[in-house]
Amino acid sequence: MKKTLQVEMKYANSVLNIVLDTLKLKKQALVFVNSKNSAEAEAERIAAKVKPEGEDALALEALSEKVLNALEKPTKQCKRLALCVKSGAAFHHAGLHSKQREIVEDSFRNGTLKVICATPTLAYGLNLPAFRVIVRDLKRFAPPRGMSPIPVLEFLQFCGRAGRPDFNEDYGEAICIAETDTEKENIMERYVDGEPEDILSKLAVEPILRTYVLSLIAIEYCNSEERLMEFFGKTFYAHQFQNTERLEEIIDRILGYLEDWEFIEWSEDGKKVSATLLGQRVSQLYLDPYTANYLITCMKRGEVKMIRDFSFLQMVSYTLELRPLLTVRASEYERIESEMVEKSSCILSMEPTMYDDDYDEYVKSIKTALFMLDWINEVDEETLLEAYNIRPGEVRAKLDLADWLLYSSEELAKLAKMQGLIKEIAKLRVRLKHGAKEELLPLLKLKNVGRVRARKMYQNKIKDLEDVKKIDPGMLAEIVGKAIAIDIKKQVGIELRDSHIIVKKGTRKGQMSLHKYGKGK
DNA sequence: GGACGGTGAAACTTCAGGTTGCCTC
DNA sequence: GAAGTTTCACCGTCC
Repeated sequence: MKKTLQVEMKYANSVLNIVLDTLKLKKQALVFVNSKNSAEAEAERIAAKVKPEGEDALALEALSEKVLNALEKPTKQCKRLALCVKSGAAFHHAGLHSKQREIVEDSFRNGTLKVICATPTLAYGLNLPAFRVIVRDLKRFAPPRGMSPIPVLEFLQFCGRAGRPDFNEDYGEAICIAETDTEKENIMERYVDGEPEDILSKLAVEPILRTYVLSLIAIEYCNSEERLMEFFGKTFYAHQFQNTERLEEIIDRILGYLEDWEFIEWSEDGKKVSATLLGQRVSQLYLDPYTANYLITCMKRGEVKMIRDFSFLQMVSYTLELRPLLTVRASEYERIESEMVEKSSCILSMEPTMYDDDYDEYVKSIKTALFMLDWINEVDEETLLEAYNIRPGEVRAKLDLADWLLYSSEELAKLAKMQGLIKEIAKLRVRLKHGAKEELLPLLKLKNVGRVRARKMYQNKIKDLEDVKKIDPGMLAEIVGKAIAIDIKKQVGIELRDSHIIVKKGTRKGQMSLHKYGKGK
């Protein structure tokens, strides 16, 4: 249903006017934009024009405080979000730390926050409806063509957030922004009255096909090329494109690769195919066989090269799985390149020539690995954001991917009997998970101890589990807090009760000192 | 005369997002 | 290609 809506045009910014109108109606709004920066900037523009009062203001003040201190140390992004939240607006995108994302979502659901400016993250897999949905951007940067219109399906996904049936509201509004009459007509034609795109099969994309071909062989569902073709002939891809010739060609080529990489082997008569032990593991790990082979090749080089933490970090950074990589600015290109030269003796991947298409990606992989190296040397999120322009949420996403690839590398190293590397990778994974230096590894084995508490303990001369056993419970409580102290002691086999540690008011104002009262069994 | 702050134009950057594994000293 | 951010020159104000 199309409807005419009158909104007071107080400012030149249409989004702002519509949002203010929504607030006047005591309703909530979602604003969809095409980039993280835009989401932040739009939320700031709105926040600047809204002044909450009374109870609302108090609740938002508290919320702002919570958002600000969600991380170890507030980043520039945290401060920006906290400032917006004070006015009842927020931004939401994949660069937000998961804790903050959750806070924003929950606060919008319970009505504390009135406006969220978001990238498409919010439209998918998240039930967060609002009275009004404002779709500000209908174009998005998509290389190599530049700005291009978003799919109709995505537009519908946005609009689907309008109206809150769960709250017994049977009405909602979705609004697009057009600057001219022509633009308005185009939007009506393409998005409002238009048909959504057909759904296309992605099966013919090689990395996906490679993975499926190997897995069908590994689980012994297919043991010949005929069986494979029979299987793929029944897929949506074959149904959609009618002829399977192209598919047959690709499968043939893939079987060739898989054999070269020693993931499959043929029977003597060349009719039956089966997965090797290595191939089975690759399939279980859900690895793209291409990546698996790349990792193995790199690690073999590791037997003759110098091994550093950087070696493995760069190895996983240069996989397809980790893309898109951190971008290298013109002003920092030289610096990254010189780091690359300096570290070349410990880099396991093959450096492309400067004229290779992939050279830029390679330089980016160096920067990405440098960021991870900083992380495991306890650089905080604020500094990472400044130095690498990577947001806390993106940090987590990259680290999770790197961990998965390192785990896979470790498993492949086991099968390939590369003993020397296994331990190094395992250590690196723990450091990557916590963002901690090697000296903290013994303490990180404890539950509820991450980089922050481990570092605090280390500074207080508690360096391993023996020290944890020996340390006076009161002292430990002073470092990590009472509850955690009891928990940690329990983990090293010492049972303490709450009454064993008493809190005594210190002499200095605002300071508490804890004293041991008695020792556990 | 110098420190400081506000302003605006030009130069420079950057551009959505998600799934996969597991027991381990 | 467009929006957002950073940089820098310029100007006025205050001490």
